[in-house]
Amino acid sequence: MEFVCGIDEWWKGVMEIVEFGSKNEVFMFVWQVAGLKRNSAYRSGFASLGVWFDESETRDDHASISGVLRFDEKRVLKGMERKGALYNIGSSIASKRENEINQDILDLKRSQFEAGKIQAQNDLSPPCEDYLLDIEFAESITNLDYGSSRGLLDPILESQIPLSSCDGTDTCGMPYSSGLVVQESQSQNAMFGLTNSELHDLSRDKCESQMLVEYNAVKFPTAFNPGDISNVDDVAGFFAEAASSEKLNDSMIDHSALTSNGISFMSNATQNEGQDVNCESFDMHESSVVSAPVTSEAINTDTPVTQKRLRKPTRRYIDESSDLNAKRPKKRAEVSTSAPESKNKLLKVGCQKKPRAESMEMVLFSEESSYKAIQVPFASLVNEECDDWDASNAIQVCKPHKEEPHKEATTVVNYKDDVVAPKKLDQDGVRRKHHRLWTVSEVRKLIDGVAQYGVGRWSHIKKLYFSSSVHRTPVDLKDKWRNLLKATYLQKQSKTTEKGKHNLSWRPLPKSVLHRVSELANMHPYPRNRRCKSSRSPCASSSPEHSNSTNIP
DNA sequence: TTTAGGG
DNA sequence: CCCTAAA
Repeated sequence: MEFVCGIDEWWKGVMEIVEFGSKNEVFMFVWQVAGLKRNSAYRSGFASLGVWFDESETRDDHASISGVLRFDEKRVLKGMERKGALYNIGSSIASKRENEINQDILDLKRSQFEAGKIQAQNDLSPPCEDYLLDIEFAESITNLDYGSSRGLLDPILESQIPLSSCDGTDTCGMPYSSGLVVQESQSQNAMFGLTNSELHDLSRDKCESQMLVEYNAVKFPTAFNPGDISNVDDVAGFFAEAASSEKLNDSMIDHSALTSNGISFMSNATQNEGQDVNCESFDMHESSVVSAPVTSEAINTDTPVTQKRLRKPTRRYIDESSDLNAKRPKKRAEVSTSAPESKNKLLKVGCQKKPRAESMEMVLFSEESSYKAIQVPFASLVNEECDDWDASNAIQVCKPHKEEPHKEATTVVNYKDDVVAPKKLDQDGVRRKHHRLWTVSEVRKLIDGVAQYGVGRWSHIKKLYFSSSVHRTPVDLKDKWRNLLKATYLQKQSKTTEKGKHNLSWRPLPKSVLHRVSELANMHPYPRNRRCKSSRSPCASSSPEHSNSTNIP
């Protein structure tokens, strides 16, 4: 989270985050930031599903807030205009003329969004604070099968999309044909030969279904401040407010559907049957962009983009991200814990339900991992019902909700294999839980939990500190704690004994961590000697005599 | 259901 | 991580 906090220009943040992980996360994130930041207007920037709704602060007041609404109306056209320099931010992308204004037109054909919905979950995620605490959103995203989402959001780091037929005329291939067009032009929009404002008019007058938002060197006022989150805990209200305040019809927004913590987007392209439809091809990163090829062919053929998109996540990534699929510790066997296999045709990702607290997970691998350029399928959040869903054309992310085990049966997750680790099958053919290494941050959380609740209250710790980590069960916490104690013990031993040094087979943990464990071990003797369960950290004082390493197995 | 512990 | 007894 700190990640974003320190960023003044939100797109800059995007860049960096993208580089950090996946564009998808970024977008979602930006969206959040925007939403949270601005609780009364979309002014600063609004991005979702790769469609940006931005308004220049300089143009501000009247601007296209309507765009947002129209988006919900499933009509989107977006134009962006910004300083070229911005393209350079945070990446290896080279030259972008600093003072030139680039226009990016995002054109989403209406038809492609006909099925698009902006929906909110009724049962959503945790308060925003949770996002901050457990930034594991990516986990939820990776749950997607993004075979269908190719071109939906091209990871920013991906290489440039062929400009193909974009010759500055309206033959660019797709104004309204499919997907999105991000196009660069100087003072004019090459695609239409119109100025941006003209485009705007055009979009309004003639292409009512579309929206164009002008974008101009918007700066996100200040660093993202978590404190702002509290100001906007109701996204629905946020939307509604904007809608009404702008005197726009609320026709497109299903206010009732909007809930406090999330919005689901579903894009369902109807034109390219059975194809990966690029609802959006969004490339902010490449220096000059571009008209994103909109035809599915364009995307599918030999563009590095495609290849990348199809590539499976790395093993490690899978490890970290498979939570989403993981449900109940014991039942989750069927739903693979592996990352989505890029099965092209399998576009539907089941709607998995998860407890609220786990629904909006963000993972910013900030500590133990560096997942540069790892792509995450863009998540279009979709409601749990997954109804009216054209699996062949859309990607779908179901924002999980309440856990309903039986739903799992209907989950269409069809991950071909567990790339990650062939899981052993026991006699019953039940797969073992995938082994997940504990990250340092997880360990820290565990330690914090123990510090707060004391040893033995694993469920509480789980709820408080691992609410977003589906794969960590209270039992896991317990086991881990046990192992930590062991580790500290062994560490001490290795300090004193030479022999111990040879036993350093465990993963290195920061000394600080081990030290804390050690302290807590003293404060909270391992359950064996534990007494009072009900009070907080009861044993610290009640049975200090146990406080020594002897508790360690 | 949750914990503690053994494997 | 799994399994299970015990609470």
